[in-house]
Amino acid sequence: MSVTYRDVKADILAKITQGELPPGSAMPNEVDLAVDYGCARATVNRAMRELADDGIIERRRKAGTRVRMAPVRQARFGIPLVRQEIETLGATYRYALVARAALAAPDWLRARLALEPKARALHLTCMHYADGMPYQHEDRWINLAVNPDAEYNDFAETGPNEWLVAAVPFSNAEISFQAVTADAALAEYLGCGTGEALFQVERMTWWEGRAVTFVRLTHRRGHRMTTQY
Amino acid sequence: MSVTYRDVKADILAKITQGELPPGSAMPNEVDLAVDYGCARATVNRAMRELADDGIIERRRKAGTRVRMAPVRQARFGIPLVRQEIETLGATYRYALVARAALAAPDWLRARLALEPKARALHLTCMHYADGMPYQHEDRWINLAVNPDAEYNDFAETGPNEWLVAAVPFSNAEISFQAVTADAALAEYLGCGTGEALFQVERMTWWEGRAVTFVRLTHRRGHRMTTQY
DNA sequence: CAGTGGTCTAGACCACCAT
DNA sequence: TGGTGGTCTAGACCACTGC
Repeated sequence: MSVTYRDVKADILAKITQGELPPGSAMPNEVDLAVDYGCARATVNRAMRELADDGIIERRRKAGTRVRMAPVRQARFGIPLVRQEIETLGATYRYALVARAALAAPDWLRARLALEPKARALHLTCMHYADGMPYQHEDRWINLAVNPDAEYNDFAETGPNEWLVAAVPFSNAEISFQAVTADAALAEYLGCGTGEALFQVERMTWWEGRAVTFVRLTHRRGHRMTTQY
Repeated sequence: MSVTYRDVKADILAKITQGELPPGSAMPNEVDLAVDYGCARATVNRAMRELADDGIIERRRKAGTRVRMAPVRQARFGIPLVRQEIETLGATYRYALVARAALAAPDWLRARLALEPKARALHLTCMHYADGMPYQHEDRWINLAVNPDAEYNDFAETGPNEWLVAAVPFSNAEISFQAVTADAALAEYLGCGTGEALFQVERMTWWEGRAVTFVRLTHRRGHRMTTQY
């Protein structure tokens, strides 16, 4: 069996975690490493490229490769559909449409999504339940200029997120997390007290430079978002 | 100029975003694509592999490659050091140690970090200020069995996070986000009202299977964590 | 079983950039 | 300007897995 890029990557990573290659230290060049490991340079290259992508090492032409002083700590989060999220918990998912209205986009939304004046938008309010208990409150705006079909969908059975995923092939997005205080309305929807701290996700989605949708997802009391890295 | 893997990746991605390759559709195999694009199979392979890593397409031996039905939505978050985070904002950073005590690890911590009975830990409480205003409250526990040197550091000038980054070469971690309600102590430290909603990050760090540290970072009122993807 | 992706190789050219 | 990483090529073998 020949030496794989996984072997090389694991070995180098071990040398780093065990302090044999301390932060800031320079590493041999690819040609030398290839000789050491008895493999092709391309194999070393792939191992090193992945370590660089992972933020463990830093590479620069001519300057060579060094172990990062402070590893770039980054984490990947999956952004699940609510339905999947709930069903993964082993709970039964239920969706409910609370309100639906097509109207002129309010000023704050126009500003936030860079919509043209007089843009029309579809405003939806929905609830997602896990085993009958409130799980997530969804407050969504859909840009009707980009998604005219949305106006002919009543969203009574299926949530707008699932519809959008199917309708918009691929898109860029900005996501942000914050803590908010439950106002009277949210407290009632989510079955908690007014003033409770709730975890909220906001997401803006774009398709070929044009705003598709803006959504504010407020989770039930005590919700946590977790990941490993 | 030859065809680069970036060219191939961009072209395929364009075909997907423009609906030419709709979700769920099968794509040609690598050999055919290489002929189409007039490049080597390895070039196509790298383009496709990156698209798969990005969650755009799905690849299986023998079954071939298809555009994902629902793109795997995932986001990468940078986990910055507080100092960097604040200085990036253009503000002046200040650190203050509030409390420091070496003691037997409390039961909940032993359970959470899987520490041995009678494990000792260093408990630190710190504050981080941006332009003199409270920015983040840090409540940290360091496992003295793994980091005995920590006991001889008074952490008066430098925060434990910066020390740990330098002392522990590399590590695995679990991170979680949630919203919490400010109790009297937090409210006072962060200069907000009792009962306010605050954004909190918890992180557990491991080195070679052993717990290194547990930290609870509570941000000032209104803090947002944002990323693009 | 046979088609597809996963990976390695040996060699080559080139862009970048520290010195 | 020379060393280093970035990438492409053409060919090869193999692991996986749907048929």
